[in-house]
Amino acid sequence: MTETSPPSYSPLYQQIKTLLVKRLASNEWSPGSALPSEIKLATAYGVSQGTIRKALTEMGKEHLVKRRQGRGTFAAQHSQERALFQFFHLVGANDERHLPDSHVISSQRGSTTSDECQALELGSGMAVVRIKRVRYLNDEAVITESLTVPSDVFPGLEEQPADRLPNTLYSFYESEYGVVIAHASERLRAIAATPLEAELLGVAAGSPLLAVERRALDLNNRPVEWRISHCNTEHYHYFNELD
Amino acid sequence: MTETSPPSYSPLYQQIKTLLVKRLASNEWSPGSALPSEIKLATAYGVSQGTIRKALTEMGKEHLVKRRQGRGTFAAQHSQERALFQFFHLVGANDERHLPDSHVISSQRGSTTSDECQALELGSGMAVVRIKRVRYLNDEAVITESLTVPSDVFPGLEEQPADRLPNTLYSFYESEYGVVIAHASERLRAIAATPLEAELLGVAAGSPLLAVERRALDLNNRPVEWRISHCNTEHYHYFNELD
DNA sequence: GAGTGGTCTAGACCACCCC
DNA sequence: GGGTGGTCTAGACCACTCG
Repeated sequence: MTETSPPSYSPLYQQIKTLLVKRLASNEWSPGSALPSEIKLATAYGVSQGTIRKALTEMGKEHLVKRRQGRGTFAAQHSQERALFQFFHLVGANDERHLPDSHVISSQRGSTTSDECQALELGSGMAVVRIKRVRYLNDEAVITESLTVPSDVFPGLEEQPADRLPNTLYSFYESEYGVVIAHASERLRAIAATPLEAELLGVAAGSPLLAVERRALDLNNRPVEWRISHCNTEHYHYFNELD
Repeated sequence: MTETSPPSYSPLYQQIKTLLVKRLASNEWSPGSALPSEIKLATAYGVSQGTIRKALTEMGKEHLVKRRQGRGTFAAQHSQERALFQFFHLVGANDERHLPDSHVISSQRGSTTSDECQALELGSGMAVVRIKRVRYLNDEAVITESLTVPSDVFPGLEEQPADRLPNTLYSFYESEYGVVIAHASERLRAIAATPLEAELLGVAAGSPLLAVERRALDLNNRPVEWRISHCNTEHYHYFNELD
């Protein structure tokens, strides 16, 4: 009787969590709107309130929902605040946080390069949209950024006039395309500024810049954005809390 | 009756957690040894098992203790694995993780510079120990590192022969000095290699390097180490998971 | 088998929000 | 006042570890 079926078990609250995330991903509750109360979910799933609570609490810690005592549980919404604290890690000398202003340089359709295929898990020759921006902190050009998204996820994005693209794109993805950015990972390197970058950022060609490469995933863990930022770290630095 | 005494409340499990962390910090349970079981702690504090559990679970998520089903709850211990996953973020092209080998260049006593005073919250002129190392990944020199610790926290550290200093220092701090590193934060910048660094790392002078500045805190949230690493990111990059 | 932490339940009360 | 999530309790059972 050494019957070992190794993986096939997960606690109830995990199963519930998986179901709830799927319902979020299917846009059943649009960002900012309220989920049913714990009690309603508990009776609907035939489990105790505590089990629902454990699932929702975990989702809250992952920023998939926002829970507020006395109000309810709400589908996560990208806000300035969230962009600032979860995604934007370039801070000033005293670790003070400011969101950059953005100036779009170009926005064009194209087809995937091999790097883009790998980062976005797309086939070769698929249509993508590429956006290039310069970003300013305290009126100083600090970041050149170029990002790529699959065209089928964001149809018509390249036709958006530059002044409609906000500097916090994730709330735009959410409201205009129903795409919710849920997770991201970044890879950092030091590189030398190209002459073009140097001119845009007002530094000498060959100056060291911090290259930040980010892959962002939606609620289905599908990569939906790939961006590379080149940052002048003379007056700003990338902040990371370990643990 | 609009008596508003704003801060003076915290849930029981938080209070318990604070007490337990204090007991950890006082070295009542040395790293690796078992804490009392949930039931014993519950009766000792006169609260329910669930309240103790919530405190311990949070401490587990912060890596202050390690909880293992069927075995017990253990005071956190720095291991190779923890160094690799919690503290060492420089990874290879396929995001594979390896701990570097280290070669100590110098280890000396001195008195604080103003930078060190600020980072370590020390008075000016206090005694510190400075260690300089070169670190290797796959037999390639990739990192030059210089770190500073307060001499009163690590008395006699500068007299340790170089070959006694392991490349994972945190387990050494723990076993030799009873100092447990609990948290750290890092600031990253791109800089140009000095001629000396360039020679050590086998790159051209002026090459871009990734500068990682880390402040590490012990269980009492006292800064006990300040280190600056300069990394050649040609074949490696700094990996960061957002969220 | 005894002891540990992990899950699940049920019920109570509290803090908060809104009507 | 009624509804929400947050805390606290008590007890049951499960999964795991060790002797």
